[in-house]
Amino acid sequence: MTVSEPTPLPDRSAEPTAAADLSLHAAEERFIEAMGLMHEEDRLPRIAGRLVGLLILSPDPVRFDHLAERLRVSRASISTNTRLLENMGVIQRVTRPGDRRDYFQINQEPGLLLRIVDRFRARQASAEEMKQALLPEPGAGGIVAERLDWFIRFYSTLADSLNSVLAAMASRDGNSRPDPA
Amino acid sequence: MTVSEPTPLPDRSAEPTAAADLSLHAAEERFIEAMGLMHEEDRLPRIAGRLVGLLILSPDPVRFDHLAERLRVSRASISTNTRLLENMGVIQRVTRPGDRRDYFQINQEPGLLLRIVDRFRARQASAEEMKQALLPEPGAGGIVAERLDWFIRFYSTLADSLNSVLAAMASRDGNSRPDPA
DNA sequence: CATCGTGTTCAGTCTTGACAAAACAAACCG
DNA sequence: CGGTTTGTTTTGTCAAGACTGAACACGATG
Repeated sequence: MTVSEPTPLPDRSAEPTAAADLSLHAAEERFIEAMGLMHEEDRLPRIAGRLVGLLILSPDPVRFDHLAERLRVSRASISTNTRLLENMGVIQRVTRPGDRRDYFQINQEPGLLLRIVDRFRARQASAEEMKQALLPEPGAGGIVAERLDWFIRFYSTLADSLNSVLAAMASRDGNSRPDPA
Repeated sequence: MTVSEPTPLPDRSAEPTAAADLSLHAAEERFIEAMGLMHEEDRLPRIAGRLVGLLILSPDPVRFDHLAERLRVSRASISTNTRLLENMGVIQRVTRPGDRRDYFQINQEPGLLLRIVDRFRARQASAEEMKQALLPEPGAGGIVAERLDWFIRFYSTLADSLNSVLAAMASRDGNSRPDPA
């Protein structure tokens, strides 16, 4: 219960100046909304994206009902979307002994990014299947085959490099998450 | 006018066996539908994706009305979506002297891919803005700053490598498009 | 000029999915 | 037991946008 109750903000106490705090608040708002938009592009509900944004900016786990207040959406939406993100491994639900309420924090997200890799791999695979079906053709090696090759090469290279970026970053900050995946 | 008129298929004449042709046809169908789904993920109309798929598989430019027949959608949809793709630089409208009709062919697509790069850059930028706003804070260097750094680094690295892939592939097959972009 | 061929635009339908309010479930508390 | 707190599920509403048929524009052609 020591956590901020009345303030709608994640209450970083001991703020330097009121002005700085205000602009910070505005920036947070923008960031959160931007995250909402981004995730909408990735076919996730906007609220889920805002949730991610808010949790990125929150050093400590945030209470369920604070999420609803802060984002000004219904508890129903929070419930739905937190569970969605939880299942995707993007956020984590944490509880505290002697506290019935649920808190949420962000996972050092591999979840969202692995999704992207999967999409790329799927595209590569789809083109590869087509290429295979094309093979028995006599005039293979035609422009169609070339295009498919291009497509395949592009997406496989892309997925590979994405993977290696992920790996590099994981090894760099090492071990923050045990990550049961 | 030498191009296939009556057949709904892109009529690669001199097919090896009827069986092979059939499975090829099925594979094409699957590929086209898959492209439809993929592009839907990227917030483009499904028909636009199918269009891309069909044009990838078509060695020669395809007539406007053949597109409608083959995909079994209205001519209105073809009109809308071809123009959309044309504006994005994904396909190209070609005409022939003495022929009133419009034909379409795929561009060795940088268009679609540049879109992805842009999205990544936007995400990076958004996190950078947030990081800036965070700077005047006393307790900067906290976990929030770390997360933002991670985010920034990830997307910038990703966009960079994507760009270099694009460049590599462009130089490899060299010069297929003058590309006024 | 009437008509046809070709592509575009407009107006309406239909689907999809996000979101919220309310009913619900379950754990706790008196 | 009632009543409260906390989160979930269900049900309905609403908006966005894809797609279509029909009207339209406009050049070609007899």
